[in-house]
Amino acid sequence: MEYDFRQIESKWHELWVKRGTYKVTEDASKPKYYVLNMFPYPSGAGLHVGHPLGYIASDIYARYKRQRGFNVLNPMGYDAYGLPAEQYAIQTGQHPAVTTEKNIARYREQLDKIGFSFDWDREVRTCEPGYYHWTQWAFQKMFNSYYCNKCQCAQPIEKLIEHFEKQGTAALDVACSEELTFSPAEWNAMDEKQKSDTLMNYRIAYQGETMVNWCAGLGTVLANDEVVEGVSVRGGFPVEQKKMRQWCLRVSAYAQRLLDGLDSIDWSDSIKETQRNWIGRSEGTEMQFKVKDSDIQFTIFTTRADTIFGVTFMVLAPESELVPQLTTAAQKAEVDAYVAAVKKRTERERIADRRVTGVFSGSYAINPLTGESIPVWISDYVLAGYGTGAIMAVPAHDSRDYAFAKHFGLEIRPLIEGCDVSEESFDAKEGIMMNSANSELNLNGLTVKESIAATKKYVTEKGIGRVKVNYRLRDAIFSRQRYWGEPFPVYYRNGIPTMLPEECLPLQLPEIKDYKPTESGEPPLGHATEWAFDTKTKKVVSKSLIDNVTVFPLELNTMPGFAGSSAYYLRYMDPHNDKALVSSSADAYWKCVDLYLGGSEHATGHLIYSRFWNKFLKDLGVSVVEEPFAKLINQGMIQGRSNFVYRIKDTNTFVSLGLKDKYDTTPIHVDVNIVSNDILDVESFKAWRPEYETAEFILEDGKYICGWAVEKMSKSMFNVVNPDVIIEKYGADTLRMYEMFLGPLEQSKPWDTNGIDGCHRFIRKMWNLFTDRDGKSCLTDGEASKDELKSIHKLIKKVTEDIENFSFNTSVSAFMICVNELSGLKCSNRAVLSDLVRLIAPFAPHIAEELWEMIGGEGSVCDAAWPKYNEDYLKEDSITYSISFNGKTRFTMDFAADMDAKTIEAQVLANEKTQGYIEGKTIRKVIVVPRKIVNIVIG
RNA sequence: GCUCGAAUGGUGGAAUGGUAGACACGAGGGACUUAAAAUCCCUUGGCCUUUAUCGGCUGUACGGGUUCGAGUCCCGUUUCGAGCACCA
Repeated sequence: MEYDFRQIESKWHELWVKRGTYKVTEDASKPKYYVLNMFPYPSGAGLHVGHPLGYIASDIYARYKRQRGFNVLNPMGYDAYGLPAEQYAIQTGQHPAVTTEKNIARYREQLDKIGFSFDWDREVRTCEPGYYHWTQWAFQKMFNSYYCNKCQCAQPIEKLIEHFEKQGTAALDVACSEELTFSPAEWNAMDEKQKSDTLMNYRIAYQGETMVNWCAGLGTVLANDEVVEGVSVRGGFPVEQKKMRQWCLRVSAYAQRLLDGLDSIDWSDSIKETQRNWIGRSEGTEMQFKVKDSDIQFTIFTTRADTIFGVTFMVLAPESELVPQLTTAAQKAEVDAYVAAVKKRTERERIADRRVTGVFSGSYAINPLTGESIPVWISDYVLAGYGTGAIMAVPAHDSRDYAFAKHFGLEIRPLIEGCDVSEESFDAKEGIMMNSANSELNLNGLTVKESIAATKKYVTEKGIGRVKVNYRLRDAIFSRQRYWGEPFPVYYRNGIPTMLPEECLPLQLPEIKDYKPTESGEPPLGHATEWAFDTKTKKVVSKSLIDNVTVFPLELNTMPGFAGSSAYYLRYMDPHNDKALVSSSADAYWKCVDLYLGGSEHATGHLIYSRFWNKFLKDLGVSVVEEPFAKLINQGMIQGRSNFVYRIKDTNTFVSLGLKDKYDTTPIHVDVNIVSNDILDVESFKAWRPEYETAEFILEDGKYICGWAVEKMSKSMFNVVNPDVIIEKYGADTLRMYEMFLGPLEQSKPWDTNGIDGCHRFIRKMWNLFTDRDGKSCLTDGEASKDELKSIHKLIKKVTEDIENFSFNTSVSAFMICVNELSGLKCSNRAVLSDLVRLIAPFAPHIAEELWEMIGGEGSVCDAAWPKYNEDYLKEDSITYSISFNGKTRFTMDFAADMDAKTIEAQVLANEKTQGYIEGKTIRKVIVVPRKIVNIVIG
């Protein structure tokens, strides 16, 4: 009987649903395994063949683990909030919920065809109130927490208030936006608003006046990872720096834990490195500089404390609050002009045009070690957001300071013996110090490393500085001026942001008619009429009732995309719980994601936020583990393989690839679906677009050959391949096998539909092993032959090892080899073929179920035990050794498999041919490599 | 600029320091067939030799090194990709 994949696949899709094959419940009798894919954003374009790659890989692993006796959680859901749905709403007036719902249905339909073992009862959608309830809940918890540096964990804000009441800021070691100092009396004297403002300095979710990435094109602020080279990742609109009041998350408080945690997880080195770069830990020294003829002193941060004797000027960031304090009357006009000019420049302009600019403040600082007066400058090469926003400039040993000094004619004082600073600075942290001594500290003759240590010690003891660790990691801006996101569960009591009572969660996103930002510059939620909070009835009411006594306005911002995706892995453990994010029993059972699959583009976004969020929940006692994703695999992108036709300029004539150089041609993208093996279907091409109806062709060998290139898979390149089309033609099992066969999982590779025939042939060949021409099962019972056993056990070994190593492409090859061998042997042995079915089940579940049923297997093949291999069957009777002389193979010899190296050596040396090669030469060495080669070194 | 990673036939890609190119596509040839599809078999890195077999040389971006033996390890160069980028 022919292999009828359509009938087989639809039959099993129905049966799987009917039997609830993929339903998972917590089962203490089995070890758990949690497999997770980064959930998709359901875009309107639907899935292309690149999307399911990771899902297929994880599905194979999940099914494999299940067959090995694990209780496997393999859920799927949708990251449903996002900008495209909202922009579509602005254009069409359709509610984002409607389009999102439609897109999800389409995704689901496509996913269902591929035969995943997802437990759809556990589906989550970030835009559903039952889900974002817990996003809002976590935000409130963060609002009501601060980060204690001493115990390295989040603490309830009440504890901090108690500390303020008793001690003020004395003996305080907590994460904060800026170091404040006040006494208990001062704290107690503050009014409610002042207290609220003060606490914002410490809360983990806080409102802060910070420099943000403002994107006028999108009408919203963006997080650092949403901006690349001064333009927005989405849309490519210019982004400028602006000081705005925004909700922020104090991710920076967790910088050290985020860094340390990397050592305990099984992620690729490259992605760990990316995160380490992003966190950017830098160990250095903070030093106090007094301002000459003034009481003011300020702090700088440096990693090169050793260069303190080479400081010839100081630089402040233009945004620094010290600027107005240090600017002298004489310099004021010039400084104001400079600061204004800097403000006008966008981030993009600053990056594109790195000229040296700056202005003298008029003030001088005193070098705390030498007492020297040093001029204080202002320049935009110093960033306000890093360190203290002020630096000591050592032009001899820092290239940026050097460029500045050269430009403004400032002194350059070398400190390292033998360095030449006439052309460029000497930045390397090596060499012997010179010119570095005062009456108490003498660095001359020490190495740079020794000097850094000595200076640190000296300034700490003298009280003019301290050792400090800085991080590049900034707090995450957490509010967006958009509609389609989680509303903040916050109302404003006379300007004081106040959390909604917990029982009022979830605060549902209101319906509005107009999704555009309001004219007053308010977010779209400004259009909502029912958007005020009545503290008496604890209900959301109409804005017209706002009296600022009992009814107050609600927050208009919404949360960013990463809010909903930061803890979704916990929700899958217990998705219907309306009492908690996750029950402690479910959490205690599933613990963490054992295997997480997704693209590496989330390295500095989702994967940082999610780790941060989990650490916070751990501090709260909700999550039971420090790291949420024990093992991470970043699947590569599937790229498109575009095809081109070549139009001769100013004609409607197209010339085949091999002949195109004879003409002046323009390459034009052509739909890959009307090209096969790079040969154009000329008739389909004519029908493709009206302007090609009259097209003429210059062929070679009667064919039109297209050119090709690997590009991103996208509509505009006409290289998008839809999985539905592949499944219609070859079936889901073939698609699954082929996606794995394409190449290593973590590597990016182009999709080329041409190769799929090989996988389809393999599946048919396997089918034919089980059935005769009449479609009857032709299995035989009894002993399997030695060759059959050898073939199948080789496969068991290979596939088991490959799956454990996520090397799915080589297992597909192994299947092909084995099925070819078994076909050659005309194998019909039930035991051997039963092993084969169980091995193929994770890869091609539909045909495996069908064949499992055919051979009389019990239950679903999903639960059929994974076969074990027996080393004895793999043993050979004899092994062929290559005999080499000085590394060059000359001939081969066969030896019994159990023969020891000494005997082999003796026999090889005694051999006639060997004698011929070594005649007249001395044998220096004989190397016998077990089961491989005998190398005889002669000379 | 700094930090990672990669480079193997016409193509996708295999190779615990041990016969490079498994497996698949494509291509060429053949069998079956009225024909086509499907299926099966043979050849397929390059060069040389041979009627053919047998055989020889060369070959994993480039130049060195370690080793009996290197695609694999070490040093340098080139190219491509990724991350960070006035982070003091």
